[in-house]
Amino acid sequence: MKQVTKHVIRNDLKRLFTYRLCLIGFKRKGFDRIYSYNLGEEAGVTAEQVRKDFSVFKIKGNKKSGYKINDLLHAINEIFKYQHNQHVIVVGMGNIGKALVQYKRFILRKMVIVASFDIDPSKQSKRFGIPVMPMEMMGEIIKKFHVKVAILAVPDISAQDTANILVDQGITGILNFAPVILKVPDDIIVSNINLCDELESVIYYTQKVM
Amino acid sequence: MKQVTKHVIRNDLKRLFTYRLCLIGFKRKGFDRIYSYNLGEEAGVTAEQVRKDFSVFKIKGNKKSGYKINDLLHAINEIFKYQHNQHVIVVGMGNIGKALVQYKRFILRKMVIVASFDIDPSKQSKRFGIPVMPMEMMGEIIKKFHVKVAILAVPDISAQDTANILVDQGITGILNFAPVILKVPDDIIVSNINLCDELESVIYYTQKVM
DNA sequence: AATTTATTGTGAAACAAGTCACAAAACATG
DNA sequence: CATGTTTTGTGACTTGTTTCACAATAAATT
Ligand SMILES: NC(=O)c1ccc[n+]([C@@H]2O[C@H](COP(=O)([O-])OP(=O)(O)OC[C@H]3O[C@@H](n4cnc5c(N)ncnc54)[C@H](O)[C@@H]3O)[C@@H](O)[C@H]2O)c1
Ligand SMILES: NC(=O)c1ccc[n+]([C@@H]2O[C@H](COP(=O)([O-])OP(=O)(O)OC[C@H]3O[C@@H](n4cnc5c(N)ncnc54)[C@H](O)[C@@H]3O)[C@@H](O)[C@H]2O)c1
Repeated sequence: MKQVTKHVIRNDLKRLFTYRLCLIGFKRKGFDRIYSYNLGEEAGVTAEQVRKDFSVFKIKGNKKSGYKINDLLHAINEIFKYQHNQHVIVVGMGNIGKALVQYKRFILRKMVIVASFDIDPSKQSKRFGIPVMPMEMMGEIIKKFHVKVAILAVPDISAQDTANILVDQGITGILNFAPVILKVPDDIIVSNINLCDELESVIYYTQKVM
Repeated sequence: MKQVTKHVIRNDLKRLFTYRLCLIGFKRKGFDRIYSYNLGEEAGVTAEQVRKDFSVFKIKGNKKSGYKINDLLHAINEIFKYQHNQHVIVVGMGNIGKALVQYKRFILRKMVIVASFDIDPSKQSKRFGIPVMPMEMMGEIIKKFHVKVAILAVPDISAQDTANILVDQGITGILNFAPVILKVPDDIIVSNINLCDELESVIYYTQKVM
C-alpha cells in the first residue's frame, strides 16, 4: 500500500486536451486548416512545442500548408478512443457530487455517469437524472456496467474509508475531490482536485510580482 | 492581449500545499516532530525532494532530530501569510457556483467569498449564505472589498465576455471552470480547472499499463 | 520548370527539475 | 569527552522538458 501522488495528468497529455479545445473553437469559426503557430498562440504555448507534441504522438502535418483540423481532431480522439463510453460512478451526493452528475459535458466527451451513491438515505430518494443508491448496491453496479473509475466526493473524514471500499470493489481510478492524500495500492490511479490549493495559488500569484 | 496558459500552480508550491495537508494529519495523530522521509512517504515524494523544497523556501530543520511540525506549518503559512483573508467573488451561480459558495474549507483557509453574481434575476433572489447580485453591482463590491480574485463559473459560451468584464473591473486573478482558453492581458493570472480533462486522463491511465 | 517562400519535423542545445552522495551538525552512548 | 549514529542541507550529477536551428519539402510565383 503506497499512495500515488506523482502528477497523474502528464503535461503533454494536458496540452493535447487544450489543443483539442482550441481546434474545436477554430473549426466553429470556419477554419479548415491550421499552422502550428496559430494553434500555439491560441493554446498559450510555442509553435515548436505544438509540433514536438504532435511529433511525439506521431501526428503528421503537411509542410507549407500546415495541419488539417479534422485530421488533428481525429488523431487526438484516436489516442483516447478505446476509452469512449466509459462508465463512471460518483460517491457522495452533496454539493459537489450533485453539480457533477448534472454536468452535461461529460456526456459530450463520452464519459457516462451511470449511478451515484450516498450513505444518507434521504439523498437516496432524490434523483438528478441518474439514480442515487445506497452504498450496498455499489458492487452490483460496478459489475453490471464494468465501472473502473469513480469520482470521490464524500467529506474529507470519510474519504480514505470510502476509497478503500472503492478499491475493494474493483475500481482502479479515482478522481478525488477531498483534500486528503489517499493511501491506495500502487496500481490504482488517483487524481486529486484540490480547489482550495488552486484558489490559494491564484491569490499567491496575484500578490507576487513575477 | 495574450492568454496565460503556463501552468499557474508551480510544482514546488503544489507540494508545499501537500506537505501542509500531511503535516496537519501527523499533528492530529499526535506527532510533534517529523523527518523528511516520513513526510515524503506520506506526500508521495522522495525525502530529498522534501528537503530540497524546504531548502528553496529557506525552511530549516534540525540535523538528527528532523523538523518540528509546528515550525513547518508556521513557515508554510508564512509563505502565504500576506494573502490571508483575501476576498473573492463568484460569477455564475449555477450548479458549480452554488457548490463553491457553500464550501466551508475556503474559510478555514482564510479565503472569503464576499459576494456572487448572476445575470439571471431568479438566481439573484436566492441566498446561499452570501448575496447573489446582479452583474451591475460588481464594480461596487470589488471596490468595497478590494477584491482581486474571481471564480468564473458561467457557461462556456459566456466565459470570455465575462472574463473581459472581470478584467475591466480590476480583477487580476481568475479561477476558471469553463472549458475555454481565456484571452486576457499578460498580467492577469488564470488558472483553469477542467474536470473533463481530469476525468478523461484518469480513464486514460486506468486503461494504459504503465 | 525553376525559383522563391513558408512551414513542418526533428536532432542538438539549453534549461529545468529531481536524485544522488556526502560533509556537517546534532544527539546518544559508553 | 570521544565515538558512533542519524538526519539535514546542498553541490554535483542525472534525467526530463522545452527551445533552437535548420534541412526537408510542399505550395506559390515567375
Ligand atoms: N462543495 C465544494 O464546492 C467542494 C469543493 C472542493 C472540494 N470539496 C470536497 O468534496 C467533498 C464533498 O464536499 P461537499 O461540499 O459536496 O460536501 P457535502 O457535505 O455537501 O456532501 C457530502 C455527501 O457525502 C455523503 N457521505 C458522507 N459520508 C459518506 C460515506 N462514508 N459514504 C458515502 N457517502 C457519504 C453525505 O451524505 C453527503 O451527501 C469534501 O471532501 C470537500 O472537501 C467540495
Ligand atoms: N456542473 C459542473 O459540475 C461543472 C463541472 C466543471 C465545469 N463546469 C463549467 O462551469 C461552468 C458553469 O457550469 P454549471 O454546471 O454551473 O452551469 P449552469 O448552467 O448550472 O450555471 C451557469 C450560471 O451562470 C449564469 N450565467 C449565464 N450567463 C451569464 C453571464 N453572462 N454572466 C453571469 N452569469 C451568467 C446562469 O444564470 C447560471 O446560473 C460551465 O462553463 C461548465 O462547463 C461545470
